Amino acid sequence: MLTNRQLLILQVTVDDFIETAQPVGSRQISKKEEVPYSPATIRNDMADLEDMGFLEKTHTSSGRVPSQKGYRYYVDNMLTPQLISKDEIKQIRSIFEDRMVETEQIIRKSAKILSELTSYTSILLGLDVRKHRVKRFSIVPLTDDSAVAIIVTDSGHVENRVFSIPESYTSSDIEQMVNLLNESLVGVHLHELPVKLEVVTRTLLNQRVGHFNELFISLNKSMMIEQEDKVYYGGKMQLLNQPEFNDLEKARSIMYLMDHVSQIPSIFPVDKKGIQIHIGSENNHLAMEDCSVITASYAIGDEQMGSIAIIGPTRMDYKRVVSLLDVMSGDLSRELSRILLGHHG
Amino acid sequence: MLTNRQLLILQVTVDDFIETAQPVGSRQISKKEEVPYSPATIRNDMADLEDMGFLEKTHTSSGRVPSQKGYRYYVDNMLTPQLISKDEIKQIRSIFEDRMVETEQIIRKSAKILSELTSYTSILLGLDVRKHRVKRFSIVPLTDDSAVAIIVTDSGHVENRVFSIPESYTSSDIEQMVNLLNESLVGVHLHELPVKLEVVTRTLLNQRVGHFNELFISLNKSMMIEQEDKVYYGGKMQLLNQPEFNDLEKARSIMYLMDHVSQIPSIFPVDKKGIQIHIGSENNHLAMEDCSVITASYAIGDEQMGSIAIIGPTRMDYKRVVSLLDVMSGDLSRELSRILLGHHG
DNA sequence: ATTAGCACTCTCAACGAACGAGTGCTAACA
DNA sequence: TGTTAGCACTCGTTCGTTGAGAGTGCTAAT
Repeated sequence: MLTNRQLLILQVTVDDFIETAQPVGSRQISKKEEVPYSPATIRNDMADLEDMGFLEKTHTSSGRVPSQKGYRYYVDNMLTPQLISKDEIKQIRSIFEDRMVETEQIIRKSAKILSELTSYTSILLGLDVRKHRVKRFSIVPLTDDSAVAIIVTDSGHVENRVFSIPESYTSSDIEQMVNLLNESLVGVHLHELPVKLEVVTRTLLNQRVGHFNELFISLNKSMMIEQEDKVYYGGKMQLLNQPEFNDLEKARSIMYLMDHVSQIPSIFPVDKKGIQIHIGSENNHLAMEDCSVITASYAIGDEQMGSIAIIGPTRMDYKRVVSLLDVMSGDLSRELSRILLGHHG
Repeated sequence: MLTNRQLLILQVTVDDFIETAQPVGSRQISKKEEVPYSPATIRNDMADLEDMGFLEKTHTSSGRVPSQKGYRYYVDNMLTPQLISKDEIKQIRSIFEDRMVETEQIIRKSAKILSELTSYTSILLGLDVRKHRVKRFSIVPLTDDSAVAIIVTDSGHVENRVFSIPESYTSSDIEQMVNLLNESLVGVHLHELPVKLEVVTRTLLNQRVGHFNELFISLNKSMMIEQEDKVYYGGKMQLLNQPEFNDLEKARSIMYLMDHVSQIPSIFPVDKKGIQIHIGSENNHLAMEDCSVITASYAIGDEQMGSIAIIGPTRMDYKRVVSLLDVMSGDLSRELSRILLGHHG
């Protein structure tokens, strides 16, 4: 379909625009070493590329800019992985240096470093808690009428809730309750916990252990509270540094989106494996017209556990970001597996 | 010092500028009902107010704008508390509706609502964890060589760390260890925990319980990790909606500040009681020249536990923000006390 | 097939005039 | 004596104009 020269010109155009954020003209391209053609020749090919929809002009007599289709083609056919420098790898590895740390903290730190290395905004979707299984229940009384319920999952995650203890329950009652819970609920997925809790409550009532009724109801209530997806952003305001968001309106609408769309999955696909690139309107969101999102997933053991993504202008440095995400998701998977499953690398 | 009329004019000027963000002229003031003077009279007084340093002109023939000194005077002498509507009170109370919830979640939600009600950015300094005391230790084994250490504090806060278990420790070893910990560390302030842990380790070694040596060291390490102050922002990008930050450079430097100054206390005083107002350069930070920060503290029982603050342009609606913070800090104190201490309101 | 040359188009920055908002001052007024 | 009306003046803002510069498309030459 495209001649070799056209391919070359498209690639150089995209690369140059990614670097400079300025429309690129034929003269500018012809000056590059790897392009041995005169401006006129290049003009012809650029005109063709424009006809085919890969390039656009911002106005009749300006240089050209890659269209969304252009980026797509570039990403699908011309993406050569970029070497990540030792120094950068080192930075990434530094996340895991403090070995004894909460997974949440690791994820937070990853988001930060990722945004610093790319100078774009990063989004990390935390471990999907609901996939974890209950490992141990425990309850710690705080005052006469309140206590903390703690659930440790097999992945080392700890959920806790304060709940109120109806009057007239003694500490031995609570001990009994903890035993009951551990007997019947260990191994249950966190997302089915509310239902199972309900069932357990019922069952116990039928067995005339009715004494615990109120206590269970109170606990039940506190566990009902829905677990939102935990989303960590890194370098939200990095977007402000991109020239395409000098237009305050655009900046605002994206910031607004990030702050209010708790339904991030609508923006980027969590479930798919590997690296995904969504360009401009492929994100299905008006405010994201000028943004691209690159997503990678990480896994613990064999199970997909979360996603990491970079959001930047469509003119983002795809090569670099893809390579970085690749390294990062690999490291995250490996380290989280090591920490949580005790695998040794 | 100031005549009544000058007072009136200063007040009206500040109020008007807070509302419109436009320099206010004499004509505009004279049109207000509460000001029965002609533009000429007002001009004279405004010139005087300018001489005294309460007002400034942006250029020779524009209306006037309050100076920092002007705001200070306004805040010190003219601040009449504003009524918070029932609807808004309701919104604030809604934070505490789900009674069985983590304190962290309450604080997060508070930050969000506060920024929505004020349309400025809110900063909540979370409970100062280090002031809490250990209520209960527990350890849950995860794999052969890792476990979660859990500390519940008297305030219902739960800290947890994954740490590695050196080979050859059995689960009964761990049980013993938990007992030892609970015997010796309950009641200790969280901030002295690392030191005390060290001491306990030493003591045990002297008593030739050396068997636990490695285990303690591993646990120790995991507890060493420093606890940063937890800072929650609400509506960071609200600042972008303020006309004074149409200048992207300003917006950027403030955003940068918020993202990188983990040492927030340098910006606003955590320890002081009551409501504090810091205007412009009083914040001692270049990027905050055009911002004011209003701080209130909340307490659990009798102990200062954290702060809530609003950061907005110097041209912020002081009346409203002060009133809102007043309500909010009161409610927070009351509810947190209720939840954590079991006080009944 | 490629390139040089040239007329054409469009943006952008600079300049200046017209306009309007607001002031300071003076003189009139109660 | 305190207040107000009137008026000249200042400055920022807006809007059209103009000239320079960058880049194109097309045609003719290589």
